[in-house]
Amino acid sequence: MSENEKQTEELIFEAATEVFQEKGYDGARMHDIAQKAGINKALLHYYFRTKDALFDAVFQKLASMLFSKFTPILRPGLSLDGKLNFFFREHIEFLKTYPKLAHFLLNEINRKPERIKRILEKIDFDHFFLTIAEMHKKEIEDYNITPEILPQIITSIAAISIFPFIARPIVEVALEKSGVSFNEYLEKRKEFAPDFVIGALKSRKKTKKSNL
Amino acid sequence: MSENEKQTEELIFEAATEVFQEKGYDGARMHDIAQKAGINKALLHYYFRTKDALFDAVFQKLASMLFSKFTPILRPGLSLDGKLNFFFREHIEFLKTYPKLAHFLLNEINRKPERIKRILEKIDFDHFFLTIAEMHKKEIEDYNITPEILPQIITSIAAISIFPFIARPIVEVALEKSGVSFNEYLEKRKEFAPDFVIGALKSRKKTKKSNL
DNA sequence: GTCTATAGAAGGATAGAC
DNA sequence: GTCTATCCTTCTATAGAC
Repeated sequence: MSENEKQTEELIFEAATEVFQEKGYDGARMHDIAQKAGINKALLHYYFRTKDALFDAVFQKLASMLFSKFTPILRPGLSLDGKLNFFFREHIEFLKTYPKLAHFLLNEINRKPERIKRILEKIDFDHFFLTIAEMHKKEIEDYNITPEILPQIITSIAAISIFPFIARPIVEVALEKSGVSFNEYLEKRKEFAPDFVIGALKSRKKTKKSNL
Repeated sequence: MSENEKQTEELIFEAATEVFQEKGYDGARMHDIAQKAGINKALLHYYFRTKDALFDAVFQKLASMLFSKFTPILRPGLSLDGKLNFFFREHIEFLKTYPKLAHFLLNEINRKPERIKRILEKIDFDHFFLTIAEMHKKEIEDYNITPEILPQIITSIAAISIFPFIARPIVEVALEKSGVSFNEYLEKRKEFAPDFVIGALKSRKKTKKSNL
């Protein structure tokens, strides 16, 4: 396990990360990965026995990268408002750095849904939700956030953050008319998104009261 | 062009539609399509010269199916509130009928972004937006919906409707804990989503006023 | 129009030299 | 550890009989 070996393995892994994100498992070619890494195909198999094994390594790494981005939200001392602002800012910025990541992961998860379990096992959803709930008892009551409605809200938040990156080519066409660049759109979104969600939540308060 | 030929072509097209949606272009096999259609590979090439040609036909069809679902919203006589309720109900119901459609289209659009242009050409976005704007001048002013913010809102609406179908395996894992089925979640979403969006929009009104 | 057989190319994987 | 050469399977596509 020399310095050099470490370097080559790293090189292959990075090349594979790019190619798999770009083309997906089915579209990726071992040849392309080798070329991008500046070595030849045989070496790929020397370090990672098969295409599957190489892919698994990449997928595992990228998945934990994305999901780990959700945990810092648990930091105490932030209001719900503050948490949402923090989340959208960080999450959108993160996805800007890895623009193909979300699409790649969702795609591969759909191709092999079993895969998701291995990943999600690592993440303690229960603990995550309970901590959030504990921290924001007041808002949950005020905004009438029932256990039934909670998944609706959470998936909406994720959707608002992630969707632009998955539908980027369409969004870009839509933006063309108004002369706004995709990047400007994203920067704007960092503040639009939390305001949008908070507005939606606050309106539940009124709706609830008017029901009584 | 006998009855029979028409039938076979139709048969192939339907089989291809299923397989391409399931596996994507790269993952789809002509062999599988032939088998599903109950014929053999040679016939595929007799009707549709190449895999590419067959794929294009399927893609074109599916894309216009999805996008055409947006236009009935232009029907006059509905309030903005009514439009949003109508849209989410119809759109989610439509995606329930074709659960792999959105994922398939977004995936292939990302693989070949040029493709989107051929499709979007057919759709007169300008006319669409202008008609909406004309119909709801009052709300646009009341809610302070600037040209800059409009794409933010529209992409959020699309995101809330489409995302669950793209991220279905993840959503299902998240729902497991609460014992809610994906279908129940979707039914609930038909009313949650428009309320959520309308709440968010209405809150812009207040924010604006408090800024003055 | 439909089939069987097969060509021809591409891609994953291994053998073996250095 | 890295390379060249090559095997073997898979897949698209075509030829040709019926």
